[in-house]
Amino acid sequence: MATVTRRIGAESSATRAAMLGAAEALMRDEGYAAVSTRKVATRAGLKPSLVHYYFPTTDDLLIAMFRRGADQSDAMLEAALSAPDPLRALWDFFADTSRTALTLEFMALANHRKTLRSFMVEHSEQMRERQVELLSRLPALADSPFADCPPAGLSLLLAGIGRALVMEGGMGVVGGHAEARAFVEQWLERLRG
Amino acid sequence: MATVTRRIGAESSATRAAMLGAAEALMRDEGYAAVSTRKVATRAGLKPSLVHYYFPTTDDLLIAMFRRGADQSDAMLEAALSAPDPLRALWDFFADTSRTALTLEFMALANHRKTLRSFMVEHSEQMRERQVELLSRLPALADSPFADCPPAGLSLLLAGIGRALVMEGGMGVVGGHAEARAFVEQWLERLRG
Amino acid sequence: MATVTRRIGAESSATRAAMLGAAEALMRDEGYAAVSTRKVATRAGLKPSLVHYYFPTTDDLLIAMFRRGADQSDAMLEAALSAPDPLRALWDFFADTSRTALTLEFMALANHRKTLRSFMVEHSEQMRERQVELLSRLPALADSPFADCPPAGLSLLLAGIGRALVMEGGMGVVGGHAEARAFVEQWLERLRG
Amino acid sequence: MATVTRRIGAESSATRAAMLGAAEALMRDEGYAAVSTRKVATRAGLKPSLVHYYFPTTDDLLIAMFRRGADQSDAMLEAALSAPDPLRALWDFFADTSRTALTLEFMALANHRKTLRSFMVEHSEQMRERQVELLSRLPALADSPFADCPPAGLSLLLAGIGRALVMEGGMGVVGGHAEARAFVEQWLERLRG
DNA sequence: AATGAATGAGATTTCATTCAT
DNA sequence: CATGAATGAAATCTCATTCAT
Repeated sequence: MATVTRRIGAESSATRAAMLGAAEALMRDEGYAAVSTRKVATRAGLKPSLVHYYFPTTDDLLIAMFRRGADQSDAMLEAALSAPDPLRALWDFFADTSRTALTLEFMALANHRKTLRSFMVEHSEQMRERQVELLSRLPALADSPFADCPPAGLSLLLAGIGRALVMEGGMGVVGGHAEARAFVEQWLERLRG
Repeated sequence: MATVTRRIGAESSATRAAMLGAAEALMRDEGYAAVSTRKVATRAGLKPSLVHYYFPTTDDLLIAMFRRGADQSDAMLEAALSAPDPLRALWDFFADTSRTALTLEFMALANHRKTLRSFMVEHSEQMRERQVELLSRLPALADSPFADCPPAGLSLLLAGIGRALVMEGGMGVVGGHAEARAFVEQWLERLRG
Repeated sequence: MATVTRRIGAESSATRAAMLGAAEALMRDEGYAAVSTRKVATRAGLKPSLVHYYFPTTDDLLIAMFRRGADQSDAMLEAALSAPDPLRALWDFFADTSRTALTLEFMALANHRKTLRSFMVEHSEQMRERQVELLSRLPALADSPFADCPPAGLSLLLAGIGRALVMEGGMGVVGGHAEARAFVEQWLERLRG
Repeated sequence: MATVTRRIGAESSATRAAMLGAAEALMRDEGYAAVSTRKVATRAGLKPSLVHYYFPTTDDLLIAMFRRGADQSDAMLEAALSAPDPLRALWDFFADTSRTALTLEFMALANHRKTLRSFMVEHSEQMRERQVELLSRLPALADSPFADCPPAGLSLLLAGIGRALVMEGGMGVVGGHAEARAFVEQWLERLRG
């Protein structure tokens, strides 16, 4: 720890954290296209030049943002793995509004930011594998209609349904939401180990 | 309906169609932030001023783009309603790759384009209602594990799963895809009828 | 003439001419690196945006500058061809301070502006050919010590000596200038046809 | 001479040499405008701050670069003075490609770097004087058509012709080059002492 | 119905320089 | 010796929009 080489904008820097926080808030509130040097600086109460000092290119900033979010997701997933009711914890993870809105923005961004896309794909695959571990440990699934679906497929189903609820909900679409949510809750209850 | 205001640049104009086509290609290839007066004009081989002539503001252009896509989706959905196997037709609609990249961009856009968002919400709700009609007509569902889930909820589930397959697939994520797809296919087969 | 398609920033535009004039003055006074949107606009009393309207990229501006200068050079060379004493006219052309300072800047620029370089090479070759025509018509050369040197070589010698006088003179170097100039003048006198 | 002020970053420093080398490579490859603190540091694998430590201002760096190049030129010229065929050695010096790209950049730079310009003028005058010494020792010149031209003038002629060959050659201009070169070679041969 | 001209704003990036340690 | 942090300025380019014709 003492001999770590200090790089520009060390992870520990409070300034750096402020920028990432501001960038995240901007992306959440106004969409990915709003993450610009100027706006990030203004929101963080800093000078635009300083943002470029820490993140020379916009790609650098976006990748750092993604990494920070990915770390948070990883931590939540790890917590779910050792939770008393892992399936519910996983579902809560998928249905979490705060992270999923950002995920959507990053997915839209991935279309035209190659470096970012490769990070995202790699992380998605890793998360899916971790979810497979979680789902494989649930004996109750064997007696359910989902017995036919391997854990990896189940992970995708839950992710898709959760994302749909969050994305549509964020926009203001309500039709079918209560019903879908109740249906999932019902199965979570039945499958509780 | 009879009092429709005549707008500049009639819907039938070939020039107008060329612009919308160019804008759609741009959004698909480079993301929503690339849909600008200049780029649309360049891509369509027209002058930037002409784009403003047809679409005074960027919002006007985006709304027209959304409307055109929505009309296509509506047509596909209507076709599904009278298809021999409506459930499969609905699923094919959800799993269709051609529209999904654009849908994602529009969802990201909706974050900071209020007028666009209201159009999108309204259209989503209308589509869900039409899907409810479709799903309500399927007696086979009563014997399935989805009997507990009202049609509106089922519509959301299928939409979410389909979107997840297309969105992740478009990025290059593959884990769990074959499994999830097989699981859905299996149920489509069982519920045919 | 009447049916010429008007392009952005038609050659006839006074605004365009003002920009090119300002850019030329800047390059002469402060070097090629001083030719920037802002400085050109300020010097011409116009807005920076307008410069980009006429010359979308800096390369476009530099190429237009070069073309204008090349046209002037061409005209001067044509005049020399029909001058009473063509050799002296050619030498005056080479020793002309106003053009040669710019030529130097463009040569330095050519190092890292590929498109510009190809224009310059092509133009240089054309000018040399025209000078060969001029020099081939001088019978007096046959009796001189330069009889051994073909016209193309002579063109290069004169160009190099003229450029050296102008370049060094512009910087403030004086050693050998009077002597070299006198030597050339002496031969011009002797070779006068 | 005995009271030379000790400056930061001794001339002998390897770090300093690395910076000057990087700066020279940059100027050669991308033009004088590319010689910036950052780029020099990056190219030398050092931190930008360190460049400022050694060369407080950009002028300091450019002057050091010029001095280093001037020292090399001086050494070449001294070698020519004691060469078996001094005239040919002088010509080889003028026609040497390695230094000329940089010379051109420095000449363009001199336009707006006053301190640099005075260094360059002083050095040019010194070099010309040294060349005069060399040329004064050649008795063969007396029988040539260049007898009328004092050594200082001859120095300028040769310098200009050599520079023209190198500069144009570097750009890709070829017309007249073989002819001019052959003509000079012929005279070098005739005047060989 | 169409277009050229003009403009203010802002995005991205690079820069030289200063300062504290 | 050496470096990280910070900053104001400027360069390049793109944009939406307005206006006059």
